[in-house]
Amino acid sequence: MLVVKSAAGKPVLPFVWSVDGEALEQTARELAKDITGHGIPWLAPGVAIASKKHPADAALSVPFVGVMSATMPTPGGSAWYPVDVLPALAPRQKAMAEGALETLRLHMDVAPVAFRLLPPVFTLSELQQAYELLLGRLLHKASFRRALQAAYLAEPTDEWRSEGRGRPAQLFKFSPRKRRGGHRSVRFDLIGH
Amino acid sequence: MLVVKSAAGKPVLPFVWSVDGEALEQTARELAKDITGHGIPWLAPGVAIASKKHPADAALSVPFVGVMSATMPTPGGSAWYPVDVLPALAPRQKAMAEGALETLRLHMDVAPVAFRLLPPVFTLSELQQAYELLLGRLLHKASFRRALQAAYLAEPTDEWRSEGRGRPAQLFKFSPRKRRGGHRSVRFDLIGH
DNA sequence: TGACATTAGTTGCTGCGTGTTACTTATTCC
DNA sequence: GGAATAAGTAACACGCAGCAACTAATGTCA
Repeated sequence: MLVVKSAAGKPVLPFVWSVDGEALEQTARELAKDITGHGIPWLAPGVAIASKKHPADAALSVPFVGVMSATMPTPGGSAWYPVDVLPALAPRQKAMAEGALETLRLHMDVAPVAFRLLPPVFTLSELQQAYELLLGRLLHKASFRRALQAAYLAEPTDEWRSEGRGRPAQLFKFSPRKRRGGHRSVRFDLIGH
Repeated sequence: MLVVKSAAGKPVLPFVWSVDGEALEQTARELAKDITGHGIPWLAPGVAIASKKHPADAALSVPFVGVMSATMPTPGGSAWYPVDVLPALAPRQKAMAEGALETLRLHMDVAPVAFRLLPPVFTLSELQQAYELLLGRLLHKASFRRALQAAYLAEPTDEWRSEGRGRPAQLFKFSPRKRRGGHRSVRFDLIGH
């Protein structure tokens, strides 16, 4: 999760004050681009919150959840955190951070979000770990690969990468080729450990 | 969908103007109770919207989706509409009404929402129709009943109801008895026609 | 150098559950 | 009494998740 520093040096989630009548999603996209320097490949609206204390007494906060590759450089003052080890946030921001993950997991099987977390070329183990991170639970290796292959979502390349110890892994790339007759989606919600 | 009449006589979704800092969900519950006279058995937050024209130029609208039995009497000026035959609403309200159904369908397999649409005692055909309404697609009869039985969600009673022509249907009641070891949820998203 | 640990990747089997088809049962309408 | 209608059930095949066991390729360490 991308966390920036406030003027007082406290860790806060990226935000902007609302501009009356402006489209919310467009505002969120611009905020992301301003901070990271890149467009967001995937974005989903969160659940508005008015309870819990806000540092500047804002009446209402409208969160958005975006996903992008954390391999991109982080501008000054900001840093990527693992979602299970977040820094101390204000109460309302903490609630939004937790809600964001919930929102993300609700939308999981709708879009191939996990690919957005990875560089253009990746190993299947990395892809599986991305899914496990987003889903919040472990997946079965064989089932994961079978389902993935059946959905024609990833395409093998000729390259192999040696990751230190163990057998080198084949590199794959995202290839969402549409199959006529409606390509079968991957039911990751069915695959368990 | 419950639609009320504005002061000008136009059909509008039930709403209240925000009270600064008040908990949003609690506000929604109170609104529902004020209008229908009953508490809402099920409620979910929707996606806030600031775009589209609002009749009184409100900057932001925060929708909630509730579910209750439409067999209850409707107070003066309000009426239940089928979700596929809605009256003419203001642009933003129309967007919210469509978004509400989407939100509802996203949460479908999380909670047994369909039971909340029905009276305490119902036939399996009625329950299946409720699910089909909420999911927006047809379900297979045999598969539906098998999955339902496997989840131990409904319990048969001794009563039977004759609905005009055809064989009388056995009446069931909602019985969410927790089975130790995690009762299997119904995968309605897998059941098709 | 050779045994071991580690990670990637595959394969065959089993069982569960959906989809299909066809059937039985019970009621109303004509 | 027969046709129409709707509820409810049973048998079967197929797809696919879960499991376990396997092969393959690399690094580590004695």
